[in-house]
Amino acid sequence: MPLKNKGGYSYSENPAYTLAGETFFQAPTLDLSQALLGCILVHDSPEGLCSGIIVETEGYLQDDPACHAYRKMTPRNAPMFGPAGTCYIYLIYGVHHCFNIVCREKGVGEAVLIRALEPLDGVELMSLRRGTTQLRDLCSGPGKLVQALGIHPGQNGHSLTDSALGVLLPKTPIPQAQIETSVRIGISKGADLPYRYFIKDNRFVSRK
DNA sequence: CGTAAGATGAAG
DNA sequence: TTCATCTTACGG
Repeated sequence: MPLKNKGGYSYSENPAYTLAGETFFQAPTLDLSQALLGCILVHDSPEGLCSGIIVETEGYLQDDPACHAYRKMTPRNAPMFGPAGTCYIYLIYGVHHCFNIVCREKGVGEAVLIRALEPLDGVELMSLRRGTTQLRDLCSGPGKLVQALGIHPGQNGHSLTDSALGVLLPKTPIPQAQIETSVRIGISKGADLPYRYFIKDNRFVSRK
């Protein structure tokens, strides 16, 4: 599946990026949460291709009370126990969907929540889906970016290495000094754990 | 079965 | 600050 940017050329042919494979996603969850910052999330949907730079993430570990896979496997969290690079998409508050990337080896229920993107390709389509032209409001929240990219709950359990969704790795990762850490947003359990990561001074991170 | 809480977003 | 909206998980 050729992921193409707005210039019409394939991302895999762009010397600045490589498509992430399963090995990349097998990293320890908190390492991957940081490594994903500066990478590009792409969705080649039927309506058009949209993408954005990942600027904010949160890690969810197996022994972490805020994690959906804390302790045992259920029908909902089952995709979290799949192979690295699996998509875990779930409904939150009955209204929005959140997008996660499953990491580590099969059988371990850990994932990275993608919380915000800096819009790149398909801004016009994303504006249409979001009902706003404010660049800042397109992908600055986990529910917003799912809506903007047109990510569908039917893609729950799909693999990022083999579907319309993919992650592009920059040849030169962002410097560690640009990564900021904080507690996670909107949770009550495990509220003191510093598993949220975002790019310093980036205006596209979610608010609060 | 009944029900409370939830990894949010938008409007007031 | 409030509320929309609904599924999952868990207790009886």
